[in-house]
Amino acid sequence: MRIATWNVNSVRQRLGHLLDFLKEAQPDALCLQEIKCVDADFPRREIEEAGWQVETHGQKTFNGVAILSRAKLEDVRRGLPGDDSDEQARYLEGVLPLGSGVVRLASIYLPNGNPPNTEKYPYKLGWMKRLAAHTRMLLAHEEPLVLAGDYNVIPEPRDARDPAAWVSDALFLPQTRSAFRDLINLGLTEALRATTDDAGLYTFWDYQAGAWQRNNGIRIDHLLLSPQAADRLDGVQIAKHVRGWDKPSDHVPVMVELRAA
DNA sequence: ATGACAACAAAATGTTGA
Repeated sequence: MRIATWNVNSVRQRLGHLLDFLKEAQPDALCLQEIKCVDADFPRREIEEAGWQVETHGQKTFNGVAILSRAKLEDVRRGLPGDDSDEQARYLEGVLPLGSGVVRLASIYLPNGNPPNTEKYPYKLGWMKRLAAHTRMLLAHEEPLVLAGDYNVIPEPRDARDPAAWVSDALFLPQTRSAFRDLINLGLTEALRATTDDAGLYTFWDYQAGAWQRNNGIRIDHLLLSPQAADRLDGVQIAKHVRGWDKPSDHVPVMVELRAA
């Protein structure tokens, strides 16, 4: 089973790329972030005609997540629990068949948190705490679980071309990295780091200053696996070439392959 | 400290992102 995640930076702007990527990669499920539209404006028909089912958790203008899947997504949860006053659409979860069992899958758009001296940063850290609390509950099911998305976290210096440029940034501050480790330490496996120690593997290149041309990237899109999912891990791919397409998203898709057995 | 791009809402610039 192939599960992918991609921050598309507006699904309506990226519909052509999205259909091209689905056709090329043939994922069983694709988690989307930053769809930047309400549910009613999601280009559902075009995607369904291509053979994928659609669940959305949208929001006007900003944020918004979705899950596209070959099989119907069951037991759908919209929104991250733990704060009823949080109106930002950043979390969507559901269950898909995997072999004779199931996999639980979440599409995550973790807050950016910049600038750190504003209320945006405590919101990010609070959101990470809520994600950890919810994850602890999900892990108790002892089933395959994949938390996929744009975490807005650079885990380590090797995950940035120029780590010094990020030391005061909400994506790389010690507290951010510590909260990310706290999440991993619940018992999750970061898929890419389970397969390679290589530096220079990025998932985001800024639109500005020729970041793509200079390969000035960062790795902030991650798939975190429960033990039962990690046991099935068969490979991880970053679809780097997608950043070279015409009018691309600033993020590229990341995919994991899970054995069904 | 700032923001060269890009997207959005809107009608000119301002906000947000990473």
